[in-house]
Amino acid sequence: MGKNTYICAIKVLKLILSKKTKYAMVALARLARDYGREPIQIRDIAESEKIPQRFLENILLELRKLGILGSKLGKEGGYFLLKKPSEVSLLEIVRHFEGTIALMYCVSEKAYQPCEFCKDEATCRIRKVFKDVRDTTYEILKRTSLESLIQDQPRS
Amino acid sequence: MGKNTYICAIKVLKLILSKKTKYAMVALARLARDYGREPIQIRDIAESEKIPQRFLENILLELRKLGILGSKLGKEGGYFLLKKPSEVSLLEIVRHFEGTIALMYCVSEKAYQPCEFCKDEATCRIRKVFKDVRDTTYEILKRTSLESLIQDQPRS
DNA sequence: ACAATGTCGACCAATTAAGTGAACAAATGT
DNA sequence: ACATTTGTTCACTTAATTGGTCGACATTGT
Repeated sequence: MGKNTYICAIKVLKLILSKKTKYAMVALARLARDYGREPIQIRDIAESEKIPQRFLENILLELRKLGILGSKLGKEGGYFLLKKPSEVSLLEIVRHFEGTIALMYCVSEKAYQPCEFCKDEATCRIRKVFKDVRDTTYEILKRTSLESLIQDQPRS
Repeated sequence: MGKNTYICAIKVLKLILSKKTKYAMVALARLARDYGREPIQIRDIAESEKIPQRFLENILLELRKLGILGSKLGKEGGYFLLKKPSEVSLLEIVRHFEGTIALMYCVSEKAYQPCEFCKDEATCRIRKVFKDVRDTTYEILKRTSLESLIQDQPRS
């Protein structure tokens, strides 16, 4: 068997969002659905959304440090949304967990680095294409809030 | 020093295109500029576009197997575009080297996999957002050909 | 024959993704 | 005071990918 032999294996693709980002979005949608109520425990979210609990702990912790979630220790403790669901956009979630939404550093706002190829970024055609892609992605994610994720969704 | 100590290190971000994809686009733009002429040698491209030569060999080989490039062995050999620059879109390049342009498997055409979370993909709100992102990315990359990359560009 | 060129397969180092585990800290009910 | 529940932190693991490099081989023109 060669080293590149795959048996029913799934190739992980680079552009695909990490599971961390997806878990974060799913967990936040759940917390948005219960916005204004009692804190929800990690175990609850892990079970109902099918997210590995220990992994989810890390993710919720990051979201708390980001200022999106609050937590309460002890019995009846748990996590809850600090901001209103309409005030949390997918843009900030994806950007935090992926670092940037751009496909090239030279069109990133958050992780900009000068291009290694082109002499002049202002006229570079490749850059212009991926700037367009970034800008439309930005607009779509910016206008999508947690609230718009939970409209007309069943309670669970 | 802890294991996670970074000194002036650059974090590699997942959504960023791989260097392979970028090198492929740059090399193809170069070959498009010289479309209809003699084959161009790997070394030439590597030097003028500043791409590691051994790495570029792999990339050009892949593009040949894809049917975009042709090659000629022996003295005066090299690579050349098989298709017209206007007939090669960035979409097929990115898709080949990244596997897909989608950010989630459930909205990918080339690498579709059912969603692990939602009960109904047709109504899933998260999916809808990333389907929008994919579709606009698709349109932009589809309409961008090698020809549009080299218009008004200096010869070297 | 020989030199220039592409072809192919194997190999490598560094990094990341996706978790797991264990010990600790804080709040609460009794 | 104490046990229990819950969150917090840091270190660790395993498998895979990225970004190359290397050496031998095949083909072509002169």
